Amino acid sequence: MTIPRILVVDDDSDVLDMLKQYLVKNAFAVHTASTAREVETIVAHNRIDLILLDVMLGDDNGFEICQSLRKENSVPIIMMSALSADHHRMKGYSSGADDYVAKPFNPDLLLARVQAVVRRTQRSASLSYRRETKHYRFVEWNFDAQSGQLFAKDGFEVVLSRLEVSLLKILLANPFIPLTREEIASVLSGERDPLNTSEFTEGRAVDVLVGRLRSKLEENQKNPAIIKTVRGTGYVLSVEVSTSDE
Amino acid sequence: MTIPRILVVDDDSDVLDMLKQYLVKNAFAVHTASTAREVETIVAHNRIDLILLDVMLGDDNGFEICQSLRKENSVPIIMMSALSADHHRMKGYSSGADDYVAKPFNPDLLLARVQAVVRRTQRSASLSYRRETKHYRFVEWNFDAQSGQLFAKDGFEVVLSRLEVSLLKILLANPFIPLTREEIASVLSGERDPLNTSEFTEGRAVDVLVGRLRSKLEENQKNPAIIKTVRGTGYVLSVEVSTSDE
DNA sequence: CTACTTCTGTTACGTGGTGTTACATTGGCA
DNA sequence: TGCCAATGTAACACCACGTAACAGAAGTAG
Repeated sequence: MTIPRILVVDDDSDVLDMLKQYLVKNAFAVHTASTAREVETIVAHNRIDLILLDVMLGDDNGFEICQSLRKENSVPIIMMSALSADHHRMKGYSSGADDYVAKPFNPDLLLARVQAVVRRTQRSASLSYRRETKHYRFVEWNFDAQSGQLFAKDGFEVVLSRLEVSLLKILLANPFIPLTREEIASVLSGERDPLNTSEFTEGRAVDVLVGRLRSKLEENQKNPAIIKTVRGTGYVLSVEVSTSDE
Repeated sequence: MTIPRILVVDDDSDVLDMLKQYLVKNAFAVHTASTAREVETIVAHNRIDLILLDVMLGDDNGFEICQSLRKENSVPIIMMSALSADHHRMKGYSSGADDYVAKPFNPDLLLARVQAVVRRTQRSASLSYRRETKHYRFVEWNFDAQSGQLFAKDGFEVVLSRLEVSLLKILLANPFIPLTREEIASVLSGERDPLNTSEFTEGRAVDVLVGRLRSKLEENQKNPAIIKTVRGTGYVLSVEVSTSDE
């Protein structure tokens, strides 16, 4: 399950801190920035799900930032501004914002709007809240996530290693959603050692792991390519999955 | 790009008419409804891109309509209401609305929000991975967009690369409509990396890609020139296409 | 403790997809 | 016809990815 990543852009550090704390408390991952340049670098190097953008940014003009982001990027943007007149709102929308919130705002209302936008963009992902389900059924397989065993219908069976189980669970929890190597790596390294989420994202461990899992899945069946590669990004599970609690 | 279809739900016929005229004037296709039942039937039988939903619907409760639509459907919903207090807004968002507009509203502002939502959903729709495998039938080919395989009637078969698949899908989605290199490039670069829609419209990548796709299409068949060049503009697919889901 | 097995990260190499470049070809227009 | 811009395309280079092989780490039995 992926935590929504939000970039908050404001040059009032009080508002910035308040928003950050508030959002983090509500289970978002938050980056902050206060200049146009920072925004660009962060957006270029991170996967951001939503940008909260203050229009009044010192020298930089929020509308222009919004427009230039729109040219290159499809990240949803919610504009925040002290300017609440209709023509300001319209300028916000026309420069590419997905929503426009006037300051001062009710934080709970802002949260509701944030969630509406995130929900919209991740609607297909909204099914992926992690359940404590132990059994998955996909294609020809029956997967017991606890023992790490895979049973094929014809009685053939495969045993997966711990990391292979984790990987398969991540994929099964997010069918049809491309996962980056970083996402996979962070979850895996988190499972390995909850406190040390260090990088093992450098090397090609994920690739190798995916390869191993693939070969096990395809060992018996002539399974179609269940795990697909998304070039430049990562991997997707492209199978309908049904989970069953017992 | 297709014309956005909007369903306006209100039981005040004056507002309904006004909105309808106003939206149609701005290049939307508009359905109207004033009861929950009408909404259901229209949504069930039409492709609707956005619903404008008044909360106060005689007997029917707009919030409930919104929630039940949400269960079955992912159509974006903008709520309209005379209730402008924050807790009403939040109720709207939490029942699944994508936006909430208080009456009386500035029609131009509403239009801006409508466009923002449509823009957002079209964006994510074009980026989201489709669950259904689409099969296209055109000329002698049968095209499985998911596996990237093309099957000719005589059993001959070709495998397309990912970008070739994307290109073909774009063309198939817009038969007889000349597409500029920029249009093609923007879609392709979006599919490449949903978050990094950088320009790769500079060079002649599109030309080369079209060439490669052409050669694959013509490899077996003496297919007529399916992809035609529009000099000074771009390319057109000049074939009637039928799509079939399964 | 040691010996053995299994797991997992790294390295290195092969392969294929994709953008660029350079040159050939075509089409339009004077 | 001759010129020029637009397009077709072969060849090249690069980079992402698959994967075999190796080695260290972690576990297990004795």
